[in-house]
Amino acid sequence: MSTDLILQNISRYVNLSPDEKAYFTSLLQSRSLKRKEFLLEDGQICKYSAFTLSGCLRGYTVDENGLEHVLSFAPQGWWMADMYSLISQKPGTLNIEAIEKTDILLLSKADQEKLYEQVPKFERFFRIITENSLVAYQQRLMDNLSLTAEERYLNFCKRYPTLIHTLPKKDIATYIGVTPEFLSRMLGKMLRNS
Amino acid sequence: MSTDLILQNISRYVNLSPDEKAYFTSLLQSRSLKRKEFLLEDGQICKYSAFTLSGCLRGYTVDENGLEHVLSFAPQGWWMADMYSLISQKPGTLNIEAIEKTDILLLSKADQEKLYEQVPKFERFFRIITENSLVAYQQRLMDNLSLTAEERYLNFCKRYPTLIHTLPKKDIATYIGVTPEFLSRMLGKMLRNS
DNA sequence: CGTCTATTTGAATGTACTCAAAAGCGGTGG
DNA sequence: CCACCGCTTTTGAGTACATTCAAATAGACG
Repeated sequence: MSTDLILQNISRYVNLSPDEKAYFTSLLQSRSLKRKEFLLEDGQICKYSAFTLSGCLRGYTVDENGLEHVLSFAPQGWWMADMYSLISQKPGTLNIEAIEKTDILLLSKADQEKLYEQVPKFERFFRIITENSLVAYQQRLMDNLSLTAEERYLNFCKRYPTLIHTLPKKDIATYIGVTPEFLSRMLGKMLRNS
Repeated sequence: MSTDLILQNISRYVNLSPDEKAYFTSLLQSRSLKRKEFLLEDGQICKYSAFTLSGCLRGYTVDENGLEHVLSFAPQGWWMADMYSLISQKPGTLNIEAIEKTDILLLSKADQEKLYEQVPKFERFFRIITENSLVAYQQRLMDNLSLTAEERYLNFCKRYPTLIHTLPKKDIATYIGVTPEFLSRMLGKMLRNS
């Protein structure tokens, strides 16, 4: 199991001893998802935090009209979970699906809590990445309220330059909050005007 | 200084010893804001987490067209900060203003970090409320993408029943993501159809 | 190569916005 | 305590941005 990437990810915020690294990695399970395979579906209880080693996950909800809305992507080096369900241990509404063949590491909720008790540095690490995530969602919410669809698209390109070419456009559309049809028209117009 | 409310707030998630309580409260400053007085303005660096004892704070941004967008309210028992600025210690974009006469307690960033070192329970506490806050913003983002303005308004009423009668309608409007004019029309129509 | 999914294009529609002005309400000062 | 002033709310008319539904085209995976 390749744990270099996840240990490097954690070392951005806390320094672990060799023992702590060994203990942490002993808690991880690795898993491979095929293209279009689900890690979690609407109605299930989320029992794991996932970390992407390669490939890309997509977390989305389906509204009452059957429309999908992408909450988040998790490319290499990102974490993913249905936070609502993970915290409350109640059935969630998120679907987590692999966009392409994706390798992940899983940390169970139970182990995550054990980790908090036994190595408080992990509580710090998850506090910090949760804070960063909160700031990102706050910014995204304000952007959705104040920017045009075109500005939100350009924002997305700046923030995730590598993802633009990988992701289906329909997923970018429902991430930035427009329909795939509208994004298609918009990109056509942007090309013509440049 | 009345610290009962904040200690009670913290005790929802962690149990503090009398010494820990005393140490924590020794770090707090109290402050009173008059109606329309600012705690923080666009461009400033956020140096405190605020906890509302009475009254209500409003955190909002102003977009390039001069329109306000409410990010959050902090009525009694809620925390407020410009998380982006507080974490990065860079100038933020949030304005925090008292809607009415408001009493708050302030915890400086420096003291908050000291607290994490000296009483790890506080790191747990802030991890947990940050997680809860993250879930709420994720839900709000999905609601903005999938619900109608009317559904978002009814959601708001359900979630903050006490605030409905206190808050100016224009602030509710820019919280749920519509203009004050549109909310006014919408409420008129809802009354007529009931 | 065939099938399934994603993307594009068209036409009609709707939701919410903009700008302008009037009416209502509440806080503040006299 | 009342009256005024400023801010909030309402109302009107015109508009724009984005959606819906339908169908054709293109593209990718097995």
